[in-house]
Amino acid sequence: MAEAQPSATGTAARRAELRERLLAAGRAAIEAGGLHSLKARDLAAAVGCAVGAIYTVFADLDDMILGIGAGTLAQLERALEPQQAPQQAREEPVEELSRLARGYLDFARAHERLWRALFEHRLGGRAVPAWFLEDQNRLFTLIEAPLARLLPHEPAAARARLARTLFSAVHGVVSLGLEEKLAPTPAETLDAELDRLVRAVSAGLGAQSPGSCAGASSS
Amino acid sequence: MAEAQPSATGTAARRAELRERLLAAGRAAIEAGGLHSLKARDLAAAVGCAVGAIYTVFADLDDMILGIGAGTLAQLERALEPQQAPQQAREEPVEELSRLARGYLDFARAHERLWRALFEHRLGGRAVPAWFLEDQNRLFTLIEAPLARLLPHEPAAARARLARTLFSAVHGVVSLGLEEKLAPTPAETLDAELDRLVRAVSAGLGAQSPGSCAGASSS
DNA sequence: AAACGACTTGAACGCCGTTCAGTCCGTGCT
DNA sequence: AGCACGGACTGAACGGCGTTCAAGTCGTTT
Repeated sequence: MAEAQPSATGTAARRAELRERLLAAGRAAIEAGGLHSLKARDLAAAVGCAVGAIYTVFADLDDMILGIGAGTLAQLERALEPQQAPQQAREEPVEELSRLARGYLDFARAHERLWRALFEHRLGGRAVPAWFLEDQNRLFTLIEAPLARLLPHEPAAARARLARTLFSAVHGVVSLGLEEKLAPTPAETLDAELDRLVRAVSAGLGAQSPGSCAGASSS
Repeated sequence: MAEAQPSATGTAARRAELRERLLAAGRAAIEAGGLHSLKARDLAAAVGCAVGAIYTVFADLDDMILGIGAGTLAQLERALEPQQAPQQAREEPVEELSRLARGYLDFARAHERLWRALFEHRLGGRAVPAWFLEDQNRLFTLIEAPLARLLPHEPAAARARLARTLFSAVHGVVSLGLEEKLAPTPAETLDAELDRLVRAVSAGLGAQSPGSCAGASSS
């Protein structure tokens, strides 16, 4: 049982390091040319190993793409989380929702190909790993917090559904807005449209719930 | 000049018929197994021609996918258009927007793989054909009509942008709602969430524009 | 020193989209 | 009628892909 050795040159450690280097090379490949330019031979050449070595740390390339996606999700979460120091944001839930949407748009712009790979990737029949779903749910939780303040009388389950719906709507606007297949939207226009949508939904949701009449006037 | 002959067995007519049969076979392949199961050899076998014949009517498979997409867009347009007989829908723009969103969801459900192929397909650097963009714009026009009644004081250009944004939002909810990568939403829940979103946005937009206070109360 | 087993390798396999030299056949001229 | 021509069609072949696995390598144990 030599595995107790925490030495840096253990067999398991070498595999872990190879895994990380492959993930980095894969991220670089996707950033450079999109998901479809992820090639096993290129990866092997980039990290200086044999093609077969890839399959000692990943079941196949799909598995590797999932691993890259996990990293992207973590990065996205970090980009959306931190802004909790100034407590003024806590006052207006709408402002926080708007900030989250804007953060999502900025992230997608900054890492478009990596971000797109999260959704382009179709897994062929296999079930999604549980940890991947959990990573997604953490994102929805970020939305649920301001939503809870916006709709305090809403049941928690309904709010969870609503958080997903809201995310999906924002994702749609960002996804098609950055798409080149539709005539592409100018940057500031997209910013404004996304913000308008978020504020409209927020106002509309507030009006739906109790008798309140969308009290938060703009500016 | 034998081309003036409208005979059914002209050379050009044969090519046109081959094109149609290939498109039909391609649609069938996508419906059976998704975009990635569109194989040149399978197509050739299905229509009983040589693989090379495919490239006499399409530049490559991407070109063919674009052709299939055109058919899907036309089908989608037909599915969303017709409901103009009863004039009661003309009264409430919100109801028409809701109907359009629901129609989009139903279409996506009924032809999920064909519909997904519209967006999954990345064209490698080539520009989108103009007719494809026009087909898309016709869809947005369907949204602009009720929007014009909902926001009569909005400039036309802003309404056009808004129509795109609205479509994108609905598309996002449908796309991620039907996705299996997120824990899939039950059918009725998705129906309800989409409807809730559309009504919330409509109410919120109405509240943004003039001083009106989302007058259309539900039920 | 010898034998073993775990790890790594890269040539080979099957499948893919795409091409193009060769073949075939409808057509128009003599 | 015979003939030569040119475009339409064929399918074997090409380069490239993800994935596999017999063979080789090397550290460890006996």
